[in-house]
Amino acid sequence: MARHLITSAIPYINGIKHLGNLVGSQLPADLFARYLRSRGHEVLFLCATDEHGTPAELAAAKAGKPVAEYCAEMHDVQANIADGFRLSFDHFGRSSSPQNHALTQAFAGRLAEMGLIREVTEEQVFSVTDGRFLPDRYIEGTCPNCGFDSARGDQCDNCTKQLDPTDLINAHSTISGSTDLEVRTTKHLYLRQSELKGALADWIESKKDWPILTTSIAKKWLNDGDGLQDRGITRDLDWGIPVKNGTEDWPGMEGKVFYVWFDAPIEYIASAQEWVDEGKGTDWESWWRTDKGADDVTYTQFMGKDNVPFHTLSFPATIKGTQEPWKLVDYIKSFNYLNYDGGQFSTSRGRGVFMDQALELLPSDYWRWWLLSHAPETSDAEFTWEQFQTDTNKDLADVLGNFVSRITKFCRSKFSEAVPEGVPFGESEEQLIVDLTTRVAAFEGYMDAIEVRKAAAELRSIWVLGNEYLQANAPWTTFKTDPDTAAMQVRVGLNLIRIYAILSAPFIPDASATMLAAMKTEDTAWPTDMNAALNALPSGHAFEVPENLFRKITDDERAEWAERFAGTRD
RNA sequence: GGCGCGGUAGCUCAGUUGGUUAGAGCGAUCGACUCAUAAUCGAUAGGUCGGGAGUUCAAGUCUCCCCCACGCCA
Repeated sequence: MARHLITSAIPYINGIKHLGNLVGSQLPADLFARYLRSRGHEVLFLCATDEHGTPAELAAAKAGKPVAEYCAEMHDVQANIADGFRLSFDHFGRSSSPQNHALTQAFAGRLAEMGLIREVTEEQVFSVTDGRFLPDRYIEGTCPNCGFDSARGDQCDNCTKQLDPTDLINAHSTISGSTDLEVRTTKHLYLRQSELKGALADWIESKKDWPILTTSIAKKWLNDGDGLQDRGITRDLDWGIPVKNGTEDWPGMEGKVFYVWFDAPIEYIASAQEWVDEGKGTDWESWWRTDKGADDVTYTQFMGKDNVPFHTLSFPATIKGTQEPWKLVDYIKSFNYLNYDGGQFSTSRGRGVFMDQALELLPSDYWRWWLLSHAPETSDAEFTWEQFQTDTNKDLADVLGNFVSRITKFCRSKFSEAVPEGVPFGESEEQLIVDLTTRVAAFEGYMDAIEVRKAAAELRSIWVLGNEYLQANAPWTTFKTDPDTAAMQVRVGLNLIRIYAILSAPFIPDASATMLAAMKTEDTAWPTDMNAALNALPSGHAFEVPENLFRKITDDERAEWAERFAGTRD
């Protein structure tokens, strides 16, 4: 038994995520966590909402609510949806938690102590009307170069010329529209990441088994141009973690907060503290401090490719810079994007399916199965309704669901709602055991390596073995001349249902639970000995015929959904 | 413009360090079966592996050039 720490990239508090976000981090992380638990390992699976920053403030203002209240509500919304998708977090925390406040301030203090923080005085645009400093992207005006009237503070989208906010003609805040802007001097803290470049490069270089996607992005940021740059870790905002040097005030930093990308990954650690403080666990340090038991922990992070630089460089720089025994990530599993029907998912255009909408259409298992079996591991992947319909109908309803249906109903009709006895196993069963053993070993290999698509394909092949067995041995024919042999064959089929429930649980937990309930068993031991596993439900063991596990998606539904989620095109 | 991931059967995708007739699932066609959710099982057809040049006894797999899509950066 090993100890596994698993984190999923933490979703931003603002709004509900779409299926591409889901399959890029939380869902595969959940798959891995569930699998490792099934194998008997000790798992701590953490996630949280990322709550700070300007977008949260603006979203709250738009909703007419104080930002703290808005975040609390949206956290509950996201937690409920996560629950709806059966994401089995041990704790779903909040980056705004008191624990993260204290920890983030402690990290900053320690980094300052190590000489890795420097103060930088810079000029920024301040909107008097809005009462806040404006990030470049919240400033628009007319481009002095081409006359485009919606040039942003950092760049003109029309002529692509790089701009300084002060270059803009008639510059105004995109928040209020106000033109009452001033340039003010402000002071910020920078993390001297450049000092850590060598250590980070060595560390990345040592990760030979990481996905190419992960290391190539990291190396690009390390080496491009002038190399890894120092990074501002503070902002002039109200909503965030107040800048402090540990527990002490930080002279000159009054009224400022840490930058969201500084405190967000620290929430991975703080989330474990929340987990303990809420009574769900004990001893978070045994997961996060290598001097307090975490040296035997394997830590795996899941994220979309856009998050890779922060997890391969920024956060490790924070950790390494302290020279304290914090647990560093061992493996980063990153994902490409899921496209929606030939284009991108788009929140603003209402294009694509969002997590809450998905659950209104179909139970989570349908989405989990399709998304995981098409996870964008090697390149961007494509969601189409046609594919979703044919795949889920075939895999879930026909191959798995119908298998359960045919064997349970046949047994009820020819024998009873109990496992029949029959003769001992023969050649066909010995061969089935060999085939199952081989395929399950392959499945385990893919799951251990987090090869999500291949694991899904292997699992499907294992389901098919059951149908092949029934087809080849035809108990419905055998029954006419040799009911005892037919009884044994049915016994095999019923035991396969239990085995399938266990193997499939990480992908389709609800269907798995239904299968186990139908077989009236709580024995979920992983099938390491296939002969024993095929005898786990003994003759005489009662079961019941379940409702159909999966229904089919009709052509009408597919057409309706495709229309409904197409969004407004340009 | 620079960089990155890709471009393999109608569709979605696999193809380890270059090595026998390029694979899977779906879809299509044919057949078997009739226990089951008009389900299942089997067989067959389908590819000049984006284009071109090169290295090699041998290239989807390495090198160079070009084209296309997506993404990141400037």
